[in-house]
Parts: sequence; structure tokens; C-alpha cells
Amino acid sequence: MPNAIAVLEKPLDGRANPEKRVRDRAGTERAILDAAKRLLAKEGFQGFGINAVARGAGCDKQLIYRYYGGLDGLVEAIGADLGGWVKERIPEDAGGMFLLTYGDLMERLIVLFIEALRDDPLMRKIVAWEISENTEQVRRLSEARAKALALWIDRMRGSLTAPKGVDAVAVNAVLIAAVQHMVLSSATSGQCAGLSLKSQKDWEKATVAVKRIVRGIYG
Amino acid sequence: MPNAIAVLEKPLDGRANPEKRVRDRAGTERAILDAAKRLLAKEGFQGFGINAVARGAGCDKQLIYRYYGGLDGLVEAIGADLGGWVKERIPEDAGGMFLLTYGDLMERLIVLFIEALRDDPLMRKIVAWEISENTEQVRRLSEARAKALALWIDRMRGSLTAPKGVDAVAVNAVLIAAVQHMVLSSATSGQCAGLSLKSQKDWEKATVAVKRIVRGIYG
DNA sequence: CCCGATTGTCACTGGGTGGTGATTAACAGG
DNA sequence: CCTGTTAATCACCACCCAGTGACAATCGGG
Repeated sequence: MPNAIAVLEKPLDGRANPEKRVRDRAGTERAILDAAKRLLAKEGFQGFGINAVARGAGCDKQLIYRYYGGLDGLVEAIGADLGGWVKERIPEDAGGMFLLTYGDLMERLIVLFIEALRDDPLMRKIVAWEISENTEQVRRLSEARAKALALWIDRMRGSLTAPKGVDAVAVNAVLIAAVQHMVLSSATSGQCAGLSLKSQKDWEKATVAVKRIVRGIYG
Repeated sequence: MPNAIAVLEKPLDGRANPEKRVRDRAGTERAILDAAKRLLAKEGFQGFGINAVARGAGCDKQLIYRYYGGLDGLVEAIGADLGGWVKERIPEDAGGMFLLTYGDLMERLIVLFIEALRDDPLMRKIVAWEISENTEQVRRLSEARAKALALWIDRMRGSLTAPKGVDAVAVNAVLIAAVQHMVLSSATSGQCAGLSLKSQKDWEKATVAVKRIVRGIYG
């Protein structure tokens, strides 16, 4: 098992050069937040604790208590950061496509969502955390994620609306659930329900299946 | 005064079953396995450890090492038990329905799967474990689960085959992923992707959506 | 200059964990 | 009745964790 500490550790021994980051509170806060995100993305919510974060940030855990009020505050800070996720990782336009129908929109949206989630370990770990625990910490994080997601969808949706007679909320929830589970399962075991999800080719097959489902519903 | 005997016969801690279990190896083994399953179902893979299981079984953890060779062996024993899951919880026939088409079959299958997973905490926790960790323990458990599931599906499938031109493996993987994620998300947070999943009515809406998706693909 | 406030480090407590060797209690065969 | 075997417990180890109080170092204002 790869040790979280070894991965994150800097050239330690604070005695040798303790002048790297002296009395720079803003810098230290950033280092802590970065370490927390890095640790969470790499190791997941298990092993995510004060000591590990402090070690990763190369500072004393006391500072985490002082600057963030403990793990809870730190998680909240991560949540606040999550708002910027959309801007960084997901295009705001449709990529030059013309989205004529609601089906076009959903197909494009789902594919983008698959790709975005597939190469964002932090998001994946958060999703995994969501379905494993229900603490106040997770709830906040989850909320921030949902908010960012909703914002992004709204931005793309424009004036398109779902066809009548279809419970779009329910159907879309099913689709999102499917994507999230497949990406998570793939990230941990490389497959999902008997379908291999390792190579890019595997994912293309999966994507085709999802597209087909979307078209089967929305035409 | 035979104080020692009196002490031993008393259910001195919170053991669930106060039946006297003196020098009853088979009984102790059963108690351990039961406690493990109960604990895993209730608390999930976090907090699932030697000490907790021993406490739940009302015996010394040493016995777990002796009889099961540690946690790994215990998990394996749980996996072996999982084979009986199908027989207990899922009907072997279609419930008096006539499954004329592959679409009929899949619709029925998915609905049964939703219901079965919804009221089996242990299975849910195992699924959650699967997408959160990738240790040898989990891999074994996961394998046992997949095997039991495949067996059950085969038993119902009969001679029906998917329509040509549809990648049934991929599509079904998407469907199963969706169901698993929705049930898990519901169990922890009572909703999934903005869709409330608390009441039975909520679940009926979700089920309708899933059925619609199935029919959209398989007709 | 001094002194208070801020930044950072250290050392410690109390509790939980996995794991192991030594010990006791009940039984069964001779 | 004694004795060896098995079931079960106890005592202990080293480690990791969260949390806290005390201390050292640095800066900045008066």
C-alpha cells in the first residue's frame, strides 16, 4: 500500500532550511488547503485526517486548528474552492455544436460529464465519499458539488426544455447516477458490472451505450 | 463459593445472544460471522475491524485470528455466505409473468434488482466498499457478489437474447450502475442528483424512469 | 528601544487499533 | 483420579490518531 505521507512529503527536516516559509500566513493557509485537496484526491476520505494533512503541508497540525478551525473548516474551504471547478474543467459552450433538441443537449452534457469526472480524482473521491458517509462534512461538500454542477448545466441548457410526458428530473438522475457509478467503479477496479472499463476503447463503448439510452428517451 | 462460574454464565457485556456458549466452537464461529455481517451492514467498511467484530460477537479477538485467520479470512467467509443471498431474497421465477421479449426480461430484472438491493444493507455496504477501495478483501467480496448476481440472471434469462445491433453488455452495465448508485445515494442522503428518494412514491417515479429507459432501448 | 501580537513548533495526554504470547477454564480419554 | 488437549480470555506491545497547553521565534507599533 502506497503511503500517503511518502507521496506528499517534501524534503523534510525543518532544521536544515526553516526559512522557506517564515511567518507567511497566507502562504501557509494555501499550503494546507493544497495538501488537503491533494491528499483527498489521492487517498480518499479514508486516511484523511489532521495529521496526514499537516504532514503533507509541511507544517504543524496546530495551524490547521488555528486557521481553519479543524478538519470541518478545512473541508468547508475545499467545498468553497469547488465552485471554481466548472470554470477550469468544463467548457462553457457546446464546443461549436448546434444543440437543436433537448436530446442533443443531454447527449452532449452526459459525455462532457463523463470526461470531466474521469480525469478529476478529487471529484471522484468526493462522490465516493457522498455515498459512503452522511456526516455534516460530506453534506457540505456534496452541496457545493451539486451547486457547481447545476450552475454548469443551467449555463448550457439555454432555453431548451424536455419533451412533454417525460419525467426529465428522474431520467436525468438515473443517467447521472449511472455515469458516476461507472466512473467510480472504473477508477477502482477497472470494470463495472462485467463491462471492462480500462482502455479508451472500452470507454467509447460505454459512451455509445449511454448515448443510445439518451436517444432512446429523448429522441 | 463458585463465583467464577456465575460470572462466566452471565451475559456480562452487550452480547446480543446471552445463550451460554461455553466451549462451543461451532457456535462461536457462527457468532463471529454473524457479528461481522451485522457490523458491516450497519456501520459499513469504516470501523469494520478486528476489535469491533470481537466486541460485537462478545468474544475475544484472538478467536477471530484462530478460527478465521484474521479479517481477510472473515471477509472471505462472508463472501462464501453471499452465495445464499440469491436463494433467500430474489424469486427464481418471474412472478407469474410471461416474459416474451428481452425487454420484458430486463424490465423485470431491473425492478427486482432495485427492490432486492434496497432492503439489503449488507449488499449496499459491499457495493459502496467496492467503489471506495480496491484491496484483496474487497476484490474477493466483489467477486462473490458478481457470481451470485450472474447466477440469478442466468436463471431468469432462459433462452431470451438481446436484439441485434445493441451492445447489451454495455447497456446493462449502465443500467446496473445507475440502480446501484441511486440505491446507495438514497440510503445515505435520501436523494440522488436532485431527485428525492425517500418515500415509496419517490421510488416509483425512479422505477418508472428506469423502465422507460429499458423500453427506449429494448422496445 | 521595548512589548504585545502573530506565526510556528514541540511535547504531551487519552484513547483507539491491529497483533501476539502467556494464562486460565472446561472437557475427554486413559 | 490424573493428564493432555482444546476453547477462551487476559495482558501487553507498538503504533497512529485527535486535540491541547506551553513555548520559541519573529514581526510591528508605540
